[in-house]
Parts: sequence; C-alpha cells; structure tokens
Amino acid sequence: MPTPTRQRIIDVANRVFYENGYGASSFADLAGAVGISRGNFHHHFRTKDELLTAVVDARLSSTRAMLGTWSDQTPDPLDRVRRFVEIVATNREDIDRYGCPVGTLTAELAKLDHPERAHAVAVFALFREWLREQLAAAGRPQDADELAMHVLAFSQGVATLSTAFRDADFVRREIDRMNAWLDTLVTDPSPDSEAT
Amino acid sequence: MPTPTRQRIIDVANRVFYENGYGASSFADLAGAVGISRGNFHHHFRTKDELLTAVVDARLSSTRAMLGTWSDQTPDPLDRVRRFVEIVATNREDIDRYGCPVGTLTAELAKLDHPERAHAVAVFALFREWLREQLAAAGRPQDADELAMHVLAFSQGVATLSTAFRDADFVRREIDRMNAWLDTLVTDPSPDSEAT
DNA sequence: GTCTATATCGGGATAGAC
DNA sequence: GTCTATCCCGATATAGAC
Repeated sequence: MPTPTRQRIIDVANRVFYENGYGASSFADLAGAVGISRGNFHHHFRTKDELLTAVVDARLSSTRAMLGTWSDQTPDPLDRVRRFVEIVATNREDIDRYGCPVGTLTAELAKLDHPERAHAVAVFALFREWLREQLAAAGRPQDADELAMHVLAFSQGVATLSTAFRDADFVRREIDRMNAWLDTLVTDPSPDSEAT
Repeated sequence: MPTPTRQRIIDVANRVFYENGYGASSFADLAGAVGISRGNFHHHFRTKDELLTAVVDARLSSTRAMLGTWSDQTPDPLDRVRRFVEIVATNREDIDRYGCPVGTLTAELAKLDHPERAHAVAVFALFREWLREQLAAAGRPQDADELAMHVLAFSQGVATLSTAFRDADFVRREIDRMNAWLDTLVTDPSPDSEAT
C-alpha cells in the first residue's frame, strides 16, 4: 500500500519547514508540494501548529533511529562522537543553504515565542544525551554532559558560519580541530578526578 | 532637535527584526512601535526590503563603532579577543530569548533566499576581520584568519545552544574554555612556522 | 511629513458536496 | 478522503487630503 497522505504531508512539511522556515511556509506551498488540495490538507491537519507538532515528533523519531544506527555500526564510543562531528561535512550542501535543521528551528520558535519551542529543543536533548553516554563510556563520566554540550556547540557554530560564508575548507578545518581535541580527552585526566 | 523619524524607524526595526525575526515583523507592528501611522511609515520606506537594507547598514555602522571602541579601550590584542568572547555572557538574556542578531538574521535570509543575505553576512565579516587583526598582532599572523573563524564559531555555537537550553553555567564554562585556549595560542608554535 | 482611506493580495481556516 | 467554494483577516502597498 502507498504511503498514507498524512505521512506524506509530514515528510513534505519536514523538508519545506527546513528549507523555507516555519513561518514562511504556507499551506498553499505545502499542499502544492504534496499534490493535494488545501481543503484536503486541512482535513489531515486543522492548524499549522498541529502540523509542526507532528513534524517535530517525526524528527525526534528519526533522530532516535539515526543515533541507534550509529551506536550499532560503531563499536568505539569516541568514534561514535566522531561520526556526529562529521555530519557538518556530510550535510554541508544543505547546511550551506538552510543551516542546521535543529538549530534554525529552535531559533525561529524562540523568536516567535512559540509553544512548540520546548518540543523542538527535545531534538537537541536527544543528541546531547547520546553524546553524553558516548563520552562517559569513553572514560569521561565526571564531565560527560559538559563535554557533550561542547561538541554540540561545535556543530552549531560550524553550521551557522557555514551558512554565512559557505566555506568547505573552514568546515574541514574545524572538524579536524575537534577530532584532535577528542584525542586529548582520553589521555588527559578529567577535571575533578583528583577532587573526588 | 529630536531624532528624525527615519532614524527612529531604523532603530525600532533593528530591535523588532531581532526580537521577532524579519519575516514575522509587520509594518503595523513597526509603525505601532515607532508611534506613527502606516501611511507615514511607507513615506520613509516604500518596501520592507528597503528597510532591511537600512537596518543592516545601521548594524554595520554600529558594529564598526563598537569594535573601534574595544580597540581603543583595550591595549592587548588577546584581551580584545577576550572582550569579544565575553559578549555571549554580557548579552545572555537577549541571546536566550532571541539568539545572536547576526547569526539568526543570516540564517533566516538564507532560508528566504533573500538578496540582502550577502549584506547581512558583511556584519560577520566585520567581526572576522577585526578578530583576524587581533590574532595576527598577538603573534599568529600565519593562521590568524583560521583562528578568527574558530572564535566566531565558538560565539555562534554558544549563542544557539544558549537560546535552546538557556543555561548560564554552560555559557560560563564555554567562555572559560575559550579563554584557556586563547592562552595556548601565544605559547604554542603556529602550525606552519617551521614550514616556511 | 503626517495622516486617513483604500486597493489588492495571500494567509489560515471552515462548510459542505462528492 | 478528497475536492471546490468561501470566509475572514492581516499583510504590503498606494492615493491623496492636510
């Protein structure tokens, strides 16, 4: 059986929200991209906010799946972190044009003071928690969350400047720098290992 | 004499664009905030794009002034960089709610594929060039631009996650980490000092 | 320069036929 | 489930009086 219309709408909206922004995406755009009428569109999603909730849920679900795959395919926890670090290069063309899907959506919803903001931040929290687990397993249980936030900040900084300057060399250099930093984590003593 | 209406419009729009985003800011909002009629508003700025150009020009000008002040008030080039690094803490309350003015505007204009995007990126370029000068003066002429981009990426990463998680401790930790990294710059040999 | 009035368009959202 | 037709509102933008 073909993909149900509801799911097709979510998939299209996920992409259109990413490319054009939430506020700039109209029902007419979305219905046209899905290939259905606006009336039918409203049959599946009464309001735009309702659709946004479904899109964020879909992102939460696909992110969970992706992180699970990474965990399955990569035995070494530090290599898993490196796989995360690499996505700013893997998705570079999209990022150059539209930025990071998570960062740009949370930023837009913050400005709109939108009720879904917290929900969107949960996608960030998924990455944060997964990175925290890997860094704890890599020998940094004491400061794993701080380090996870640092890696997350790296990805957001690189994504934002990649969108601004569109410089592939910059992205590569920052990834190399981050990987070198990750190497130091296991050799260096963790900050409060002597304080405990 | 009082501030001319045109300038008052630019000042208000600068702030409203920052807080609500460019696309979500209507002429009615802006005219109301300035305290004039919509008709009068259009007398000063025919289109929203025209107003955006004026706002970005104002930001370029105020950024130049701010960087000049920092240069004047701070003798040591590395201390100047530290002053830049500190702004994510200084402006934390605004950043928590609205993100970085430069990063969020360029991201939005990228998604809108807006002609003013390049103009908005010029604000980033101003910071980049200023940071490059300071880092070159601090003893890193070979890789000053790379390092400048790294510092810029730091600020954007911290700003984006600050908007998402609103965690002052995280911001403080990242600033401390960046300052520690800046310390290593002068002691460490620069990458291609032996290659030349 | 500033206003009111108005034109025009596109947005979200609903009703109801098929 | 899907469509057409329609409503209502708010948005940009213009015209013209004062």
